[in-house]
Amino acid sequence: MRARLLISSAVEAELRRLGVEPPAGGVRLERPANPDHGDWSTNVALACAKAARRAPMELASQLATALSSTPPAHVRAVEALRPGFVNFRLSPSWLWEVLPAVVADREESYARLDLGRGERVQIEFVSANPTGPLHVGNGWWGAYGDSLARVMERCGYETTREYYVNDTGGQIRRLGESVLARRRGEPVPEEGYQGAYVRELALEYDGTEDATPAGRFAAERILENIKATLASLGIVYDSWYSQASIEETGKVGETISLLAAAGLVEEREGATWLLSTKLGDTRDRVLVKSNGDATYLAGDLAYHRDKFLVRGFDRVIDVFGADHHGQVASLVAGVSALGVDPGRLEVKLGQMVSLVEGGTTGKMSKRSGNFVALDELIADIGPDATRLLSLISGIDQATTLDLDLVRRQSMENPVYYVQYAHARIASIGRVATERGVVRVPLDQADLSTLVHPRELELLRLLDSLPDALADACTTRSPSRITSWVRDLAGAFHGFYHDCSVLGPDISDDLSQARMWLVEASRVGFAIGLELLGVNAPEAM
RNA sequence: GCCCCCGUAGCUCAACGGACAGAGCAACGGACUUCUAAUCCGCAGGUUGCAGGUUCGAUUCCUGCCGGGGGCGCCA
Repeated sequence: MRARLLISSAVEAELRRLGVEPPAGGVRLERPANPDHGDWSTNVALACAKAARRAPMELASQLATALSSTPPAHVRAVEALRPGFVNFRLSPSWLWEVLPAVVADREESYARLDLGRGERVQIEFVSANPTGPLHVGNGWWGAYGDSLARVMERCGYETTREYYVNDTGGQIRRLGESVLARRRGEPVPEEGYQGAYVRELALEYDGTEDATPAGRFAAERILENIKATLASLGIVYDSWYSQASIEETGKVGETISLLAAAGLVEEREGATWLLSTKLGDTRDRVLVKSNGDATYLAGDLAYHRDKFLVRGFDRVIDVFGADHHGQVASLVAGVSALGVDPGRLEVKLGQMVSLVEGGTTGKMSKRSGNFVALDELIADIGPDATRLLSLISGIDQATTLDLDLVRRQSMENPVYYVQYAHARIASIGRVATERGVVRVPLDQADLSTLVHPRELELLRLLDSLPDALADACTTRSPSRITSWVRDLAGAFHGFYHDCSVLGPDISDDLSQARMWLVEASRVGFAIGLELLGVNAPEAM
């Protein structure tokens, strides 16, 4: 990190000396994919050439020549290459500085950033209706929302995890009707819920024949199970927000009045409409039906008004399933009609998760009772595997999960690859203890013995964690962390294979340096796995 | 018809607008008297759906097609 800053400021200074204005964001260094291109590289010559009216390659050569004569710390060679890249070759010493930074800060402080500057952000996710168990897709997006919160917290945001509980309205009544029908021993109604859990709830319910209390009873029970399922994945909410608390108070009416005051409401055909077309929506939306009931949108707008204007969140991130895409435009329109900058609302749409089992694709539907419950998957493959699998691909990527493959706990499942690396670290520690080998203080260790490519690769990866984290945060992509952790695991396995830490042929100095490298790696896994919500086992 | 997401190796997926598109799995061939072989190494696998455009440079950005998924209720 520090070496890179030194280089980029040196490049910037040199650009100025050459009469070229550096880019606004400063000189950015990147790590070339091809190791032949050195340790760090910059494209400033290409980027500035046009504005400076210079030939890119010529500018790059001038930079390289000047920087070669007075190289920044750790820099061994500076080269200009082909279209206009400037490449820097460093001595391994820059990586030896990475190790103390990691082990001194430990998992508490290393790669802890302040991108958010304390901005208060609410992340609302899962929010599945309490009318049945969670399905696998809920778990997928749940892991996303929770890990995003972890990432943003580590980047200096103050986050709140919220679950919006749909504990009122038509679907609760339908749930109640289903329970009552089962209790009478009748088939559930056409629009009812068919799942086996309804039968169990019917056995427990001893209230009246009224659908609403029966539905509330069932929904409460189901919500308890949902909480337990999510908790088993390490997902714990700060707040469970009741839809009834919005809709059964005056909040919906107040919100509609505010919209009306803004001139965005119209009575038409006996219903009350939001003129969302004026705000970029494709059509107007009903707020109050002609029978006097408020629509879901009206409640949702009251809810978002509460988020922004009552509770005062600076930013709200809603994680919805892609099947809720249709409500986004009206939500955004409504929020901006309430006077909230719509840039403060981010809606992440989780693409669908489909399952393959025995070669056939299952269509998930709560009403038909035909879906794979998240609980079943967790019971099959465990919470860690469930979380890691769900965080491999981005939220925009529709995924296909082959249950047969995943159940085998085979190499199909990358969680074992990562956890095994961590278990090996713990194992080295145990053996060291057995043999009475004690780590000397870091400042007495000779880190310059770390020159093996495997060792340097580990250090490079540890150095890149803050970048990966920042990237994961700004793009709202926890899956970047998954990639990083898998890379670290690969690097560690290679190191483990080629570089004995405690072997008889290893000098004391090298052994000590490697023990510190192992410790730094442990810190890296601890941070990465914590962000993903995956356990780091001591043994496997 | 309109809106959103996607199309990359046999499969599942990566790749701040960067250099020769990478991993894992599956296939094939190797490596365990050693800190855990749930590992490592090698080999192979590609016209990044198609056609244009912008750019010094496009898997990435823009337009249009083709294909897949999801939406387009006075349901929630």
